[in-house]
Amino acid sequence: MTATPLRKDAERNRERLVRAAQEVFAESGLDVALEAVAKRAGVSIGTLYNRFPSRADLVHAAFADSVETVGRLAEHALGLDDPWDGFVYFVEQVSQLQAGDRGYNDLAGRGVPAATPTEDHLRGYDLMSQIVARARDGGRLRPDFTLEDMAFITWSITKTIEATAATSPTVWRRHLALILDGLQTPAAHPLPEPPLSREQLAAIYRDC
Amino acid sequence: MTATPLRKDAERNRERLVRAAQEVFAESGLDVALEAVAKRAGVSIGTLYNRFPSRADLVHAAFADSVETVGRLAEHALGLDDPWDGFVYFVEQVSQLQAGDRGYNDLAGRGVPAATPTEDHLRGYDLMSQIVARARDGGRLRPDFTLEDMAFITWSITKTIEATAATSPTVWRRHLALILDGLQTPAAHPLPEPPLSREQLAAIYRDC
DNA sequence: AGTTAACTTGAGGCCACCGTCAACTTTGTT
DNA sequence: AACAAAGTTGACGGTGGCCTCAAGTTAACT
Repeated sequence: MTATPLRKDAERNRERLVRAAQEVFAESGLDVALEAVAKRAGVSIGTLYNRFPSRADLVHAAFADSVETVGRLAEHALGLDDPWDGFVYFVEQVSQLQAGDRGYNDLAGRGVPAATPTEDHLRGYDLMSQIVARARDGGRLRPDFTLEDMAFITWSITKTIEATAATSPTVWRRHLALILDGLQTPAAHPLPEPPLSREQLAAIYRDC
Repeated sequence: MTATPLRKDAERNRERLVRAAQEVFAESGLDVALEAVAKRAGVSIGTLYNRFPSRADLVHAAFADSVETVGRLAEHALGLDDPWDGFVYFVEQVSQLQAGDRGYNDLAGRGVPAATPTEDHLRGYDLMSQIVARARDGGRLRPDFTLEDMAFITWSITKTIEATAATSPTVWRRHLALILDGLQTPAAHPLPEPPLSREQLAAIYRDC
């Protein structure tokens, strides 16, 4: 399973590339020219392609940390006493992550270009399920809200951050507050459409 | 003010181009290659640039109808007895417009590339002001909701439509229902951030 | 110190879109 | 019918990003 270990210089270049990618993606989003990443890493474009044959591979490596961070946030959320507070905490923290990293914001809005879901992703999925279920059972999150509906929140915040980051880097908090007010049981009116199925959502994130 | 009238053949080509642009933008969004529009119009790329020196000019011409439609929707909304119903009607109808036209959806999310606001736009702005103010005064729309907050709704729906159009072309209605539940007075909790100012919002839409 | 396999390099071919312009065609006017 | 002005055409040069690969360099093992 594990491939041959990299030569020392190759390993060093790999690390440089990942760090450069993190910086450049954070500043300019997921669609930057890969030349920019290579340049920042002080390495030729050929080396980049050597190490990361596709853009998705690089994205994947660059955001491993973020994925792990989200996992920790989710665990912390589940550790909070109040289920609703946990839910709000999680959504707020992830949004803040998006607000601070244009690349991660893109990622949240589109999914990884061609990802085979990793173990970490599946764990994240599972934890989110729990956060939603617990908040719903606690009674404050409306009973008709599903895990798949979380995508609506993500997309909303993604787009608002995209639009307002330059002008007003904190208004997304106002938007989020408006959203959260619609998710509480006392606010709920019957919904006109069924939620996305798990498969539909997977398909959406699969097709970039 | 009015420029020299176009020659007969030029006028005919202009119309073909506008219709072609409407179709192509609707199918493929605002970023299609302009060659595609010229081809659909049965006209050379040179002619397109002749008539519409910048992409923004073409977009502008292609969506004049839609802008007018929105105006009529707004007036109809104001004609409804219940202020809240009027507000909901307007938001739903505009969303439906977005759902049916990828180009208009893009436009709603970004604004016209480099638009000098036209008379129609200003009128639309004014009517929307009234719709919001009336719904707020009617008591059902939360009192802290401003005209500028409408952008949050637009951005949310824009992104959801973008993501789900291929998979589930009507789920946006579910998302919208969740949003609307957060906008009603009984649901309101204090908001953590002030709204965007009119100038900030203008700046956002100006910079494409 | 020598050998080889691993790694790096960057120029160069490819592609897709942009926007221009000199040569040609059409309109409509006298 | 002849002419000037208006309009059309599409090949062309420019830009920018993608990805490759033959030639050169370096690590690591004997």
